[in-house]
Amino acid sequence: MIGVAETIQSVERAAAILRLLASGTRQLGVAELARALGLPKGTLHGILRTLVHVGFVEQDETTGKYRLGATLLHLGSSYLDVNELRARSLNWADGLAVRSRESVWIGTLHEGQVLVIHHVFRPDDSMQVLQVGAHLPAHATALGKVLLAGDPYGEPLTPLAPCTKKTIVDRDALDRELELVAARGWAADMEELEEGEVSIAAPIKDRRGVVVGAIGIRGAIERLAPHGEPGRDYVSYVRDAARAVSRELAR
Amino acid sequence: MIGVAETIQSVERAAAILRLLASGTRQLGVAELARALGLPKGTLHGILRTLVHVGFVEQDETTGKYRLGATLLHLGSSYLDVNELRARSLNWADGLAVRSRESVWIGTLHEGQVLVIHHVFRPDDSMQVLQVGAHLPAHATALGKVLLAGDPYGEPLTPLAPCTKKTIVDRDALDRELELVAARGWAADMEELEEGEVSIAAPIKDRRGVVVGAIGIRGAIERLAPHGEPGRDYVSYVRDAARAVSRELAR
DNA sequence: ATCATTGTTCGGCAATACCGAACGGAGATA
DNA sequence: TATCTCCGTTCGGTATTGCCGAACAATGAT
Repeated sequence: MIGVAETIQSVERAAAILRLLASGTRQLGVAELARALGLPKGTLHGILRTLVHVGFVEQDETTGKYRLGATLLHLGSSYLDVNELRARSLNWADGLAVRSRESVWIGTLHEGQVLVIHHVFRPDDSMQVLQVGAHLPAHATALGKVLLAGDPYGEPLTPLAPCTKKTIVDRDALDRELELVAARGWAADMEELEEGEVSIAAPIKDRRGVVVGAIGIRGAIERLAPHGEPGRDYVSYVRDAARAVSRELAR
Repeated sequence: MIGVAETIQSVERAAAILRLLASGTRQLGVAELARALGLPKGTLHGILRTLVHVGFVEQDETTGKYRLGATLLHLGSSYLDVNELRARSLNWADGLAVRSRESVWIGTLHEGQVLVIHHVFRPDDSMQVLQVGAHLPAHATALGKVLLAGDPYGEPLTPLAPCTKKTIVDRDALDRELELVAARGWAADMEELEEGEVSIAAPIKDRRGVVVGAIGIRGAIERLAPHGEPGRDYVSYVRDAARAVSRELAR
């Protein structure tokens, strides 16, 4: 290996296995993993045995194939407990949900995508699927635009995938959008992720003014943007909540 | 090392670090971890560097201490996608929530505790905290009793912690309770976890009849058990849902 | 019945990652 | 302000560690 920094081989390989297992819904066998990573079967088996032993991976008793283990779910939810941003924003998120009567989302930038770290359901209807831990495309959501606009490093975005007809797929157009977002302090996505759905978001900043997260709402276009653009009251609800959380973080 | 089975040292150590970081809300430093695990600082640093590199751990920029990383949240939620039990039970859980008008929980036994893998909020009020990924004490919940009663291996339960005055803390009393649960096919917890809260649960079995999970509801005692014992209709709602999911799993 | 898979085992070799001491900086104490 | 302690980090020698490739048994498809 050249350059970078000395890291432990087996741990890195173990992480690669976990990522691979997480990427698809399917269970994977030793041979499949070996081919994907270009490593001998025996080597992989050793790492897998260890991962099973610590509970990060489970093995299907009948087929012998491997899948992710329950311990990871535990670790993942522990991450949420540790996450300061989430802890400080829980109350404000509920308030925003009540005021706006829409579902509320809080996210962070992670590997170029939006990682959802909190999700308050819409007050009325249930029947909503839990989205915490999910990855959303950054360029097609208000949360993502806010995060990208506040990201000091350039965006190493993979090609902008079109989610709907209105998704911004041109990089220059996205750059202009991001400048607008940075200038006015909030972002919207107008049916760019899902037909008929609109989202509005504003940045959460730490004491140094760095954008560390975003909070926003999401709902039907008829309610959130009846006249073709986001309703003024919704925007101020969101911005107020974002400022409140930012203040909370500064303490 | 004697006996057991050959596992990879560094991966096992990495897992131990993650468990330690997950156990408390606090961030831990290299020295603290080194003391806790009885390993040289240098060794731990190498593993930590690798864990940071793969995103399993993050380092506080100011203090230099370590905390869990966002990638774990992603892996944890991927586990939910892979989990067949969860996938098959989603729809039935919603139905149960609507019929009972209470919050619905689905869990599995993991390291002697109940791991919550799904949680449907109560239809009316929101303001409920997300509980997926949380660990619940097995002896003080209906879900846990069902799982323990169906567990072929004995329960290596740590001392039965009292959560409320009504929590079963005597092991013999628990054993009798578990036999009752196994015999009649459902379990209840009467304010044993939380004052004023009652839960009812039934087992989910795979095609071989092995208990692989449990589904149940939880709510105020005035609604679920107005006469001092669980209402008959609630019990049948829960048992019906459990049977439905079990059938779904058998396909 | 044959063949091509699968997951698993094992032993030898050498590359690997562990270790312990030393370094520089931050905080607390006096 | 000077001292001292504790922090996270670096580094290089050493032998322990874990990687590898071939052989194995069991499974499923042809």
